[in-house]
Amino acid sequence: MNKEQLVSMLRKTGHKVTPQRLAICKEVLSSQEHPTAEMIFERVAKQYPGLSMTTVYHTLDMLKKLELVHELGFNSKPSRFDPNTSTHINIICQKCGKISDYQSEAIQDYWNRIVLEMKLEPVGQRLDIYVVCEDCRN
Amino acid sequence: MNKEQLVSMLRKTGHKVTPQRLAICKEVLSSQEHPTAEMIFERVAKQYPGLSMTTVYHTLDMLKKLELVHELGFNSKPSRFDPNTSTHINIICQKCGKISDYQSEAIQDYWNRIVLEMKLEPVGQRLDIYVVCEDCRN
DNA sequence: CTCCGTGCAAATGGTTTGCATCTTA
DNA sequence: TAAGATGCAAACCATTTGCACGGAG
Repeated sequence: MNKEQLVSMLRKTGHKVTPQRLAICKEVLSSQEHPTAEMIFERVAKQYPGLSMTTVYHTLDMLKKLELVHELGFNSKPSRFDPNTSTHINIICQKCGKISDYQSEAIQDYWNRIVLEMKLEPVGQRLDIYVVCEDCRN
Repeated sequence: MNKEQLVSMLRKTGHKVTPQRLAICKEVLSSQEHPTAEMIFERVAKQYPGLSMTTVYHTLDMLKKLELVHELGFNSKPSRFDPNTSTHINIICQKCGKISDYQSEAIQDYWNRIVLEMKLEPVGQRLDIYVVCEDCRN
């Protein structure tokens, strides 16, 4: 999603376009590594020194409601935010916390069959696989 | 797992057998509804009025290390504890929070193929499907 | 000019930790 | 009697909320 699309999406859904909001959205929506709220704050605060965590949380809530990001909650660890809202697997290292996405047609296919077998109407899903990543094994 | 198996498991792994510990383990290991720490506390406290949350948390940590329960963390909601540590899907109602397990050979089979395709050595997994349950639809 | 967004400060709430006492083995 | 478990109180910390000010439309 580019800047114009984002701005029109915000306007269409009745949200004002502020510099902080734009910067936070841009940061999250272009992220690959499933950042925490804190990480987003630190990066955006470089451009906007007055930024507060409150605004980061508010913006993330907005993006969640717009279904543009998913929040992954953990046990006593900060949440991670993921702009990839399609069905995919989160590969999560138990040691360092690194998260990467895994996606393939075969997985989509298998997962669709699982859901079909269950005769449910899912409103969402979360698929985690916990590993010890290569860096952490060495 | 019956009481004798539990006791011998505790002894074998160097843990003392106390009344509170036994009661908490029994409560969690026999649970079906993925209770919170608070729910476990309330139930066991009926038998052991002096019980503290500290002991509940300590015991749950022990059961996690023994791989007898899994903890499901959520966004700003208390964790839920699951004595079913085999590969299964958690069906989670977004409205009321009810969680039930879903398990079938077909799912096991599909999931094994997914993991095989990924060429990973998982140390665990978490499969959630979010729904609005029948009760909440009415 | 009005409404919403921002940011400060304070509150929240589940979970963890320090420490003294008690219990198991 | 030694090692570990319990429970109280306090700490922790990510997140949420109340409120006054400021900026967008």
